[in-house]
Amino acid sequence: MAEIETSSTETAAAGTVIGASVPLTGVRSAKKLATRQTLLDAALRLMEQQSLSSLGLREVTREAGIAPAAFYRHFADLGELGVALVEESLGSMHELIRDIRTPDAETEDVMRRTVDVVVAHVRANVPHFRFVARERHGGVAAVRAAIAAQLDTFIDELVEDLKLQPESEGWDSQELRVLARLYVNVIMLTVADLLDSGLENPLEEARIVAEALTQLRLVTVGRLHWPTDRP
Amino acid sequence: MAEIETSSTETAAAGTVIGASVPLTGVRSAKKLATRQTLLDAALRLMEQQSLSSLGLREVTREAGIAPAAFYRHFADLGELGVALVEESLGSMHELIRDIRTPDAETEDVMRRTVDVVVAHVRANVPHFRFVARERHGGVAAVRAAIAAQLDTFIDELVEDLKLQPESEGWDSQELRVLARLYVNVIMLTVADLLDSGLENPLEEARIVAEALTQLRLVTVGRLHWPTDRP
DNA sequence: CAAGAGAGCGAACAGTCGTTCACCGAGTGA
DNA sequence: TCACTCGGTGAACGACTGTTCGCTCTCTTG
Repeated sequence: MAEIETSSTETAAAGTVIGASVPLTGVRSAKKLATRQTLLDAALRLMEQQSLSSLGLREVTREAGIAPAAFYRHFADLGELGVALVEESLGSMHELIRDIRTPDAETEDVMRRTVDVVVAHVRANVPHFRFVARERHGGVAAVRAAIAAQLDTFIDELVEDLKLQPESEGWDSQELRVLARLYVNVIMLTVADLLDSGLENPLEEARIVAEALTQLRLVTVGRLHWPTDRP
Repeated sequence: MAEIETSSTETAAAGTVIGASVPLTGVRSAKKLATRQTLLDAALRLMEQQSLSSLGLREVTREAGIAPAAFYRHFADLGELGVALVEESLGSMHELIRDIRTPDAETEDVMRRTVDVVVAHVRANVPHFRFVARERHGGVAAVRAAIAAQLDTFIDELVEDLKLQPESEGWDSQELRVLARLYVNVIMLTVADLLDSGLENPLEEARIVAEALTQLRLVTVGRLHWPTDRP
């Protein structure tokens, strides 16, 4: 349910990807999308223990059960595959979070539900998020840029939400962006913490989730008591 | 002045490093430490554009002007070299920050000075901090653990400081740790932001520094207005 | 001063790598 | 039905990888 759909046309049609050419119907292109997905899955599986830049093209095709030369029918290089994985990993979260943001809810409830949804989504897609956490500051510039762009979109959406709240009186868009970036960063760091020490240890998971909520509340309390009467 | 001293005995004597054997004096071991340092510098230079796990042993020795076989006189593998680099990068910051923490200063002043010192230290040691930012969630487990241990030490020190403040009444050590982790994470993310979009663009740098200060203040205000009258 | 220790070297090892090429055969459109 | 498009194949390419070995030559120790 919360799992990332791995063969959506949305993913395939995104950006200037080499594969996923014009025709969207037919057995031909369906097969192509399938092997493209096989490559993405194989890469993701291998990256549970290593990073994108240490991945080999042959390694990926071997894991996928495909000839090395066939790789080039889908991606120009591994960096391009990485960008596609970013889309697949973070693209699916937008609608997911959009459902949470009921406009008249208490901030406390929104935070709690956001954390719950994110944790569930991470649990259902561990390799995807491990990839994002690892490559956010990783060695491949194109992938870093793609992740930053996705996070910026999340921040934009959060800013729009915050603007609608009465507590935002006296805050301009720039200040709200600073606040939103802090929220998003807290959540991303929580995800990273969960991934490398939390998921199979229920006690640790509870601790990490509780810590995330406390930190989000800390920021929220700071926001509510922010001195808006500045010159 | 703020530059990381690259040939201190402290670094060499740390941990169970293969190189840096027992004798601390003599021309012999001095030469050894020098080439060890050459290896560390070469690796750091190469990692400005790539990550540790994509680094090759021969690549490093070539950059250092040393035969590949000589590498093993100093490190068992590149992961061990990475751990040594973590020590060199973050070990030097402890004393640096210790100087800031004058016990009777205003929180606002402490934050401002901390940010200034960190930014200056980052500017003076760009490759070191790029390495830390990249490998904090990178693909080499030993390096990740070493960085986490160093950050934990920073958090410990910060908790001790916070304990001494009158504003911490009603906070137990666990809660203070949550707060301290948030502070440290904000600073680490600021460092990462500076590194990949700030350092050569003065306007961006100013924006990032200002954002960091705002976020730190946000957390501090939240701390001051935290509801301590919980059951 | 002689014997030993050890840092660094050069060569060789068996693999793996990314990329290219001509070619096959199944799905496609007239 | 027939020509054609195109995803996938297998072989081959030169280059590069981590690791080992015995050797040299300098510093260290008795």
